[in-house]
Amino acid sequence: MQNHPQTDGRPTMRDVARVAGVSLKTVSRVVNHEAGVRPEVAERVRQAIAFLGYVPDERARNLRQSTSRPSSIGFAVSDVANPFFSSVLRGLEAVARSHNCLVLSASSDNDPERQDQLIDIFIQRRVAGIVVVPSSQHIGKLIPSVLRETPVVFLDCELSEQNCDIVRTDHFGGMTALTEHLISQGHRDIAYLGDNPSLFSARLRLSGFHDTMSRYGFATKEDWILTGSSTPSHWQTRVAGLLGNPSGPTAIVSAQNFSTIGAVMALHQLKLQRRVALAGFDDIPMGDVVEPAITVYPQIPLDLGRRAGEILFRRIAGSQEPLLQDISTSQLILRGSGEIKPTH
Amino acid sequence: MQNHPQTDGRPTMRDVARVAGVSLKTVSRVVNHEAGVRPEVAERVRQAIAFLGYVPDERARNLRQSTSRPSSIGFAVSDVANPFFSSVLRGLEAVARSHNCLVLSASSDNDPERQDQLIDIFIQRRVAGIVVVPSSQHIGKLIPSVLRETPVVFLDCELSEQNCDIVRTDHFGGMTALTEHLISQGHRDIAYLGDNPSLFSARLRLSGFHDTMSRYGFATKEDWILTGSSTPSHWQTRVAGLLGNPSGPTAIVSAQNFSTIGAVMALHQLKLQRRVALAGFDDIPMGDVVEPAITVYPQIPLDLGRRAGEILFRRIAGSQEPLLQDISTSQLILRGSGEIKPTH
DNA sequence: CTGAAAGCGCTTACAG
DNA sequence: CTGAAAGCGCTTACAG
Repeated sequence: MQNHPQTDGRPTMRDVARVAGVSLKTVSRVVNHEAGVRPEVAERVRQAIAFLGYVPDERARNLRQSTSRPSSIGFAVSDVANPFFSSVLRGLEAVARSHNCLVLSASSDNDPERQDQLIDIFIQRRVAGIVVVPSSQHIGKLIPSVLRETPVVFLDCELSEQNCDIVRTDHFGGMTALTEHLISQGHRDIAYLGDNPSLFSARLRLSGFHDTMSRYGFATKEDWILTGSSTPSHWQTRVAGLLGNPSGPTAIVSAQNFSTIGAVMALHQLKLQRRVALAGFDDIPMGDVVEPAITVYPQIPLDLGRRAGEILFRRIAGSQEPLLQDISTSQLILRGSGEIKPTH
Repeated sequence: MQNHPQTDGRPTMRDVARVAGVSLKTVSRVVNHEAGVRPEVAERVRQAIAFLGYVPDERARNLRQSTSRPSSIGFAVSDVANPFFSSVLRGLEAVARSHNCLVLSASSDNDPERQDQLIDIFIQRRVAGIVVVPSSQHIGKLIPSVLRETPVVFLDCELSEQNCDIVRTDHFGGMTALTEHLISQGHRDIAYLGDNPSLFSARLRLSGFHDTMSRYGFATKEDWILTGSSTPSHWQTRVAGLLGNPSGPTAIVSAQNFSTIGAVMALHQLKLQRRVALAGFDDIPMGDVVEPAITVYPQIPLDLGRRAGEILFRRIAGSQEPLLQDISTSQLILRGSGEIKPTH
């Protein structure tokens, strides 16, 4: 094929110029809608483009005009298949799109080495910016000497001494709202189910609980603070044990997904689902379908992704605003399980 | 900063060459681990690289060696936040990673125009290949004159006259398995809930049902074939209506998610969850937690993504094997709801 | 309104 | 073992 000298068969701007009988620069003008091309000439160029099926090569374009507009951003996360993170990605995508950017998404499986590798790969590709949900506080390559001018936004991690913007859920405030809600329904004997406090988010949620209880002058029993189980059925067993005691709690506040599901299972198992109140941090699948439906403080991952994207693109555009710690809040969804009144 | 002449502050290979006192080509050799550099020289280059914090520019690299290895693939889908599709993405990512590729993911919201735009953008970036879940059979830009040598794999769509590889779930076989299972439990009065038959997958599932029933010589009543509702609660109403009749079906086969959830709700509402059998196509959230747990034929989106990635990279590598229609099958998960025996 | 030259940061193909 | 030249497909900065 004489018209397509390239190995991959695609015509170049040079081919278009030849067919249209103009210079490279004129083709470039037409492609970029620059003014100052005689209409007839422009038309001739457009015809040549259509005839050859020419599509400009963004890579080449970007190489020369690297200072100008961004084209890709990177998103490094433990697992995009996790619905929470895929919603974050969707929010990011939406913002990227409004800047004519695409998102390179990559999962690290919480492997710090893979995370470092991903950051390197992103830098090699000269992404305009990076959003990262760091694996267990691992900083690794996320340092100024590697990043240089490439902006990074951290998602849902602890504010460290790093100089970076952070977007996260309001763990403390959300748990405060949940606890206050149960208290407002008359409860004071409240059990707490949560993640292992090695996670900063788990610590923030737990302190939201402690703080609220003590602010109201209620005691928190150590036996009623359960942490660290990892499957719904394990949670079910522990919660059933807790509720088996007649002087058990009148309400349960659950700080995460799996413990909420386990609590639902335990309550149904003991037929206590209409006697013991339950309120959970983070919505659960079918949370509005079970009986009674579950009162929750939802996280809004789409919003987290959008916020992260917005600050990222402001940095890309050169914003020198002070480092941001952007906290996404939401509203309790009252569905029934959290509005059960205490029975003893 | 004299060492960093670029606007974005990153040193180039030229800078490294200058600092190390060697030629461009020698730096290139060290960076690419090519043989034939004296160890001391190589060491000097490495020091310069470390000193300057040099990171090679993949874009430039790719421009010259465009014929060689791929660097990105594109994934166009209606919504990456949909857990089904985010799992597909994860499977794709895994395959891409083994080829040192990254995935550009983009959502189209089922907007045919946006899908066309995405294909254009992918082509402009010269992705090595594209995986697309087409919006309602929209072909648009997915045509040879635009695609040229860029391979495309379609996900979960009808085999059209297009020359393309397709990977999809075994809709017909899955529904056949579900129906046969209910029949094997003694049912013959089986109701069917499904998507609108405008979707090819809905048609395939429905014909799996019809085909199986007639193969066993059982009638399918038109009144028991419900299609087209879009929310669980709408399904709940319709299923409750169906079951209100004493001569109703003894079993329900549900062809999709929302109808399965609606059926669960209706069965619980009427306290029939242990009397009427239920089996569903596609797993549902909490499907193993409700009572009784739901028997399903699961789809395995991670597997779909992996298969799509595998054929895509074979095409990228130049495979001329015949067009593939790759059908991902799975096994029934018997959890209880589908093993209820008929009561009349 | 149009174009020739130089350059983006690398690699390829060659020469020494 | 090492390097000078040309080129990837575009844009930038000028000149006419």
